[in-house]
Amino acid sequence: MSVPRPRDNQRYRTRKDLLAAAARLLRAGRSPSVAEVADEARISRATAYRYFPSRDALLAEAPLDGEQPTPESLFASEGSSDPVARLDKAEAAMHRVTFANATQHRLMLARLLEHDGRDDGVEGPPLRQNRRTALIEAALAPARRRFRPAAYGKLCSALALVFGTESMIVFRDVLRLDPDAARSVKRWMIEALVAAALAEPSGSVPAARSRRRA
Amino acid sequence: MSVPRPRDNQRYRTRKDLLAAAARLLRAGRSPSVAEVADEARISRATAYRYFPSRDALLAEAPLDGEQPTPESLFASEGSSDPVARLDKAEAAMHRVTFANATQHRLMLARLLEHDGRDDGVEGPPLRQNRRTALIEAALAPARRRFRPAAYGKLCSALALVFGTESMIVFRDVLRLDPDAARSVKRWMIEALVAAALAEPSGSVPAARSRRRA
DNA sequence: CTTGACTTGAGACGAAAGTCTCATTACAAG
DNA sequence: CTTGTAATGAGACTTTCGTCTCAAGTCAAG
Repeated sequence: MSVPRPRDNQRYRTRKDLLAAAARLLRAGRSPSVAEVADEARISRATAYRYFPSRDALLAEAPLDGEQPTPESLFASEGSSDPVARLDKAEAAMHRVTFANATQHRLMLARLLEHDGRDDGVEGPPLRQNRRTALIEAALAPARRRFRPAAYGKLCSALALVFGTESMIVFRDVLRLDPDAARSVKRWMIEALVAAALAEPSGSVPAARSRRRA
Repeated sequence: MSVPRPRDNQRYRTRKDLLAAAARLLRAGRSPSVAEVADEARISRATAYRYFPSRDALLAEAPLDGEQPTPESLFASEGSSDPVARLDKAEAAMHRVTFANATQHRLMLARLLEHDGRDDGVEGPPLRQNRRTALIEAALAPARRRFRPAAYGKLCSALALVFGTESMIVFRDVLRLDPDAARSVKRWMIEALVAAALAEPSGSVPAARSRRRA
């Protein structure tokens, strides 16, 4: 695959300029139309549509500010094995990227929601890459033996809700919290959930019934 | 407030017909334009815009299958004042509605996300009706005095994340949990968060440090 | 330089959102 | 029933999306 087609450089530069222009406008807080991005890139609107099938596809691929946190970059030089400290560090990194690119993340999520019903057989790029679970498991790895399996599973699921784009939506759009307040609530949730998971006496208690507190 | 304006019945019926038509089309799996909804309701497009400022506002208010839980319906005959039991009851109701109308909720959220950016200075109707906060506060009301103010605020924010459509997205689309597993994680989160809020000794303890357990 | 294939720009086009105006219809009070 | 007022219908208008065509520009090989 990846046969070198005739005029690759020309197409590469056009595509790059379009994405850079889109990123510039998104960074400025705008939600630009295709015409705006094309103008900003000094490229014809028709050409923009030759490279991206829709406005959403264009904006979704615009490069993000900051770097995407990866388990390696976060925990390479991390001495602590305290799950709360490690989770908090990971969440802080995701928080920064997510809130700095709020508009873009919102649009990406909207695009995914509109056709996730896997109705269309066309599967070019993997639509829903799940970065957060890897991050959470890496943060919990050193302390994993302190959790019962069932508690660990629930904790990971719960943290996946706290970490992603979706929590940004709730805190920002629904509750109208500012980023710092949102960050503070998430930190508090991490503490509470880890504490609960560590305190879990035995796995798989499905109903709220039949639990005995100390 | 609520002064009986001159021709209230007439306006009530048009509004009701518009929402019913929108619900009918949404239930049929369509993502209808304003013109389609207006035609389906046998009402002029201009009139539809007189009642709803945008297509999104119209579709967002279209009635869902099943009944939306309200504080009154949930807690009218509820004897318990245990916050966990009451929150769990409220969450169960929201869970049912949300998962039963998963497709419709996903589309509604997607449409809202597409231009929910607060770039437009217009701040008329919130466009984002926040039902969940009322539900949460009603569930916590009998036990409110047992929480410190700061803990109460964080708890409400955290629960807003657990309750809404967004958690359905994470559990269903990202983590691929089945509805029962999702429900179980949410119940576990409610217990953990309430316990943490009740244990909070004094407001605003930002770091994980300086906490003493009993 | 010439040539042919490929890319680009310009603009027309239809669909839909959203706003506006004006004539017509329907309600409700007298 | 008559009448003033409010609601409605019809349609023009602007903007954006997304598609399409055709002419002009550009690359690279011969």
